[in-house]
Amino acid sequence: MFIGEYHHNLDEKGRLAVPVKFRKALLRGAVVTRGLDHCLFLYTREEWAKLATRLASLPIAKANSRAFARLMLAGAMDVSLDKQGRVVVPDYLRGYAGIDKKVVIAGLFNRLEIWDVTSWTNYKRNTEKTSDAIAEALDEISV
Amino acid sequence: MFIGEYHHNLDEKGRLAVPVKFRKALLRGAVVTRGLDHCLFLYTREEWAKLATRLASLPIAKANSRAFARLMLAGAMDVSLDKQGRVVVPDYLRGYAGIDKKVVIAGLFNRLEIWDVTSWTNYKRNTEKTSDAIAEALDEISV
DNA sequence: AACAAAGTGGATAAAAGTGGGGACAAGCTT
DNA sequence: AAGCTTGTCCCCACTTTTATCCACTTTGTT
Repeated sequence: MFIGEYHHNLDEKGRLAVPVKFRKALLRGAVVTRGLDHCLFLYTREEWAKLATRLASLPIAKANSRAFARLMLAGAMDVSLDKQGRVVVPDYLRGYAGIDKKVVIAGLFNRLEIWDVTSWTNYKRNTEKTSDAIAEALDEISV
Repeated sequence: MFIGEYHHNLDEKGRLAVPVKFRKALLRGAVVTRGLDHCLFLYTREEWAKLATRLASLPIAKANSRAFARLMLAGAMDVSLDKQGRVVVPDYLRGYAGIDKKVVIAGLFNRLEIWDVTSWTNYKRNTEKTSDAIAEALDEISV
């Protein structure tokens, strides 16, 4: 289970050190892809396989389905850890997420999220202000 | 499974280098054809056979079905990899997709898509704006 | 202070993509 | 039928990108 928030840096080659706690789970391979809210999602290979199958079964005739499949499937890239526990984040994904150097890696149960640190800060500022309202709207989540 | 986004160039002979990761799956032959949203679809021979059968069974009485079948069936062309792992994209398909030199090759599970880089950029700009709305609409996917 | 652990940076070797030359075959033209 | 043109395929050479390895810095801990 992935939880927590980590601040790391990409080097000039686009390499990103994965927090040690998460490495073991990703040894067998991982997939990065475009996520929602302009961050990146990183899944274990197993989790990704499940998701990809569902994406692939969307009706090809619907424009919205094609767009979403292109966002996530065509956005996805196999990555693996090097001996230092890093992954290479492809160019086009760095562009999508507005990532330059400073990033935040956040654990979200079955996936990691990779954010540009500025986007992350802004997003948090906006949601913390409205968190009570958000909670009200999510009344189906009975905690 | 085809995934990822690759930026490649056609040379003057219309040859396009297929990303290495995809070559093995295409060794036994491939089919390129007209796709939706003015890109090209590229299938393995096996996938194409399945698709062609489904296309052929569309109700001939419906104008939409006829148009769709003509788009994909009549547009299709057998291709194979040369020793450098390239395919030749036929002239009429380059015209259809507005392809000149710079193209994007996108993996979409059971097919590759070949886009002119400008069309791809425009398409993404349009869909990313609405991606959140799309995702909400597709909540049955439960990512 | 020494040590270990985690993260960061750079050099080198291998692989992938690109471009062009030339051989061969098929099809026209004269 | 000979010669020309066209297109296809293969080969070789070059450039750029990627992967791998090694070494350093920082942080926190004993």
